Amino acid sequence: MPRIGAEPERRKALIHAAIDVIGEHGSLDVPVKAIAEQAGMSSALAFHYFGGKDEIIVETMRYLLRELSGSMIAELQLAKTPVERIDGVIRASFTPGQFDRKTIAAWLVFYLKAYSSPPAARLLTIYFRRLESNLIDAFRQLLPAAPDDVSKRQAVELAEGLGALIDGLYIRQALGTREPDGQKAIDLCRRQVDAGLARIGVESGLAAKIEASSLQPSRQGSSAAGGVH
Amino acid sequence: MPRIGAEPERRKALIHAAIDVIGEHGSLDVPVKAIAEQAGMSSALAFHYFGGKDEIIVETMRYLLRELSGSMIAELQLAKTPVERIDGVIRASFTPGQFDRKTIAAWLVFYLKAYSSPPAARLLTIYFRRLESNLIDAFRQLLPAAPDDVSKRQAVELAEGLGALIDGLYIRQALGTREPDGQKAIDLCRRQVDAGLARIGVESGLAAKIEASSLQPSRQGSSAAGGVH
Amino acid sequence: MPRIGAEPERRKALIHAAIDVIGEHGSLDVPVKAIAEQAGMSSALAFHYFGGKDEIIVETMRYLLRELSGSMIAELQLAKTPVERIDGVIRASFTPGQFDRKTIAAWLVFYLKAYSSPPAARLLTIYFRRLESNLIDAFRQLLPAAPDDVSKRQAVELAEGLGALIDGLYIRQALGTREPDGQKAIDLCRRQVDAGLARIGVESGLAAKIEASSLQPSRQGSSAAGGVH
Amino acid sequence: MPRIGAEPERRKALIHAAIDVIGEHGSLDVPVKAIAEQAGMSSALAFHYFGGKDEIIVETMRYLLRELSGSMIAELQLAKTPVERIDGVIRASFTPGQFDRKTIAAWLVFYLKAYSSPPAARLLTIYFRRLESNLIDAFRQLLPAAPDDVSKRQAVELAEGLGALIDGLYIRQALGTREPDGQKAIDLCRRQVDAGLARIGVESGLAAKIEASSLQPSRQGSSAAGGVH
DNA sequence: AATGAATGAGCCTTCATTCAT
DNA sequence: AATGAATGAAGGCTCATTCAT
Repeated sequence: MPRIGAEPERRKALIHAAIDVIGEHGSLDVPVKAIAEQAGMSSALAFHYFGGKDEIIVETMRYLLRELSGSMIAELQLAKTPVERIDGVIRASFTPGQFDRKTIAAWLVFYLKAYSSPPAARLLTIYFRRLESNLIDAFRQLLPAAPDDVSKRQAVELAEGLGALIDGLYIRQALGTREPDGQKAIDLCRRQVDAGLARIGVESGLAAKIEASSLQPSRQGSSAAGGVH
Repeated sequence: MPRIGAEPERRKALIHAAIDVIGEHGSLDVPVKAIAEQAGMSSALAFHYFGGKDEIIVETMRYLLRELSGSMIAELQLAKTPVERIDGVIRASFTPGQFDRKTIAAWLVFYLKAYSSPPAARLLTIYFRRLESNLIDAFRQLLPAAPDDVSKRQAVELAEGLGALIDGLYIRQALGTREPDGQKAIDLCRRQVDAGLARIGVESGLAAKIEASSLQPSRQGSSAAGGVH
Repeated sequence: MPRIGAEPERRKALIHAAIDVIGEHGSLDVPVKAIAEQAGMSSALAFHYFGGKDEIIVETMRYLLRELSGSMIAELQLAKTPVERIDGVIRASFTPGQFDRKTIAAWLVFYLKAYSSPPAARLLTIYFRRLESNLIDAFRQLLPAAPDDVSKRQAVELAEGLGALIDGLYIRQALGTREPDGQKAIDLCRRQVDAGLARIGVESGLAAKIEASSLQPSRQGSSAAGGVH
Repeated sequence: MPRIGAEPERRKALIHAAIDVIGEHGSLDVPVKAIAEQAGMSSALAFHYFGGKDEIIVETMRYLLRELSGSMIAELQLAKTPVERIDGVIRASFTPGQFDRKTIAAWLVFYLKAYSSPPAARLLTIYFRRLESNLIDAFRQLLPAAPDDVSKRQAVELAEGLGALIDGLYIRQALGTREPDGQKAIDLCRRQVDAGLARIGVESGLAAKIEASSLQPSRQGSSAAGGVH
């Protein structure tokens, strides 16, 4: 059974197992043994590779952030206009791979971890700061001419609103037992952005995308992203 | 030391201590001893009054729901128009007493608890269902004439958007170390509702409230309510 | 509810409750609170009257010994012949009041307690020594003339055999769920004594009593003792 | 320190330690820690191997039953006549390995456990039923021709008498502090069986064995078996 | 007389972690 | 590389006992 040179796979397996088990249980209060078993190895080996439970958790967190960053970057690179960049952030947030029950629960768990763990807070802060500055920047380009501090404030408000909405859509999944519906979440975000921009006289054109997506079956993973591009 | 008739105070003290300690720690994985100490008693007494850790937690959850329900009901009773009802829900959500770091963290912890605990999920679901039906109802009265299913759908979308935004604003507090700013959150919600309604041709008049509140120092507890009424 | 001057009744109630609860549970590992509740009072009061759990237990033990001694003495006073004295011991051992499931279990529990508690051992030893000397004496009077040490040895053997048999019949009740049958136990003992004496050429006449008792319904408490006298 | 393949020895050590500690203390109310220490390991390891205190206790009980069964079967296989089978049961019951203070106390503790624990009761019942049917069968073969139900009843009575006597001899050990004398117990049983059989006209020949054993020093383990074979 | 209030001590159990193999 | 063996520390919970009322 012991394959040699398997360290990277072992680590990856453990991280995925950690997401599963933590997500399933809705807390970090999970035996390392449970994670190791889910990954098909002994807990001693998990310690061998990571050094401790904290490290497993931090690495898992890093992994989730990296994954989400990856989706985000990919979307942003394809985007040509500010609206497309905003829409990219929205779509990346609800990519099927990240928007399933267990992963969402793991996210929330890490969010909470940040309450009592400064390092965890730092990791999340860095990530969200980058995300937010991206959004602020995009919104700003869309706003009509105005004194700098005014348009800055408006852009921040819009970005904060969108960011909070995304987070809220994540947490809301905690209450349902069914698998979350990414497409519905995307549309909701688009609608809010569209409304927010319209309020200050900017036509986003996102309404068209919503309608396009509604014509498709709202099944995850297939149509959603595809139908949009 | 043993006073008589102490049970109610002791229970209340333990519940408040539980919110504190759980909120501080960002998880339910907290020694009962820590809660009891925070409440100024031995852990044995906590067990005496509650029977077990689970009961402490469930009662604490119930307490938070009751408190929030209370604020909500109070606001709704004062509201005369649909817009005021929506605004009441918003204001109640960010009432100073509930929107402080520890209470917020406790809320999120319970949200997560619902992931693995059906009873917890049930409690939350009941509460949120009631909240949402209130919002849906209010939005519906604001919508222009339209076939029933269309206006129903629109109202649901608006209610979901607002609900998610509120939750998102809660969770976002996890990242900052400063005390959350309820007024800012209220304004953000109002702005979104205003924009969302405007989008479908309804003028909410919430903008006026935002401006009114902005003129006041955004101190919690003083201006907020005052500026609104 | 608090009647005054009730100390003796309270103590008696606690002792009976202790027999019940200890017998029911088959061990001394029983909360004082359970005993007190069974006796209809708070555990604090039990401590007030007895000073501690150990005292409750010792007093309960003493009570059982006293009860059994009482039956024994009553039987022995009625006995005119050595055989009747032996038979009295047998009958007293299986008097309905002492030979019910809970009391038996309590007895065994105390027997075991003697393993680790010298005071308990002392109490039991005193009692059994007296019982045994009574039996030895009776047997000795029945034995035919023989050198002192021979007849002494034989009497001791017979007494030990009967004593062990009685104890064995007690413990055997532990396995059945039905209420123990005192009459059957009495007959078994009589039969053994009769056989043991016959072996050394003494006719006890106990066989007649066995037959007499067999003609009666072997119901506890009614016929058994009555039919014999 | 961790040797590999240690599980069987550890389990065995724990079971023996359990007999010791439970026997010493005369109750099941014994810290697992005490058992584990007696077995030379931490309590955590005891839990690791047995899963819980209950399992330790049940396994210990099973072990005692197995041991006693073993002695019994060995004796019965050597026996050629009914009298030898009866004597085998007697001798097996007082085999030195089983008839020492601690083991006896452990036995009684389990007897009591059966009072409140149906599974424990089941284990004991199965064992004793088998033992008794063996005795009944042997006695029956010794009885003179008689109507079936009469000889059946007589055999049952003799078997019950012997069974109860054995149990009684066990429990009587609780009162003395010295090590129990197996040979004396064996002789007492033999004498009773001999007398009981003689009563109904059957000569057992056990008297000869008693005398043979009396000539030997009544040391445990030496004479007993020797004088018999 | 009687009880609820209150706690320290102890037990069962789990778990992160280390180590020898 | 991989694991079973092993344990210290900690947490939930119970209970005997004391005390103020």
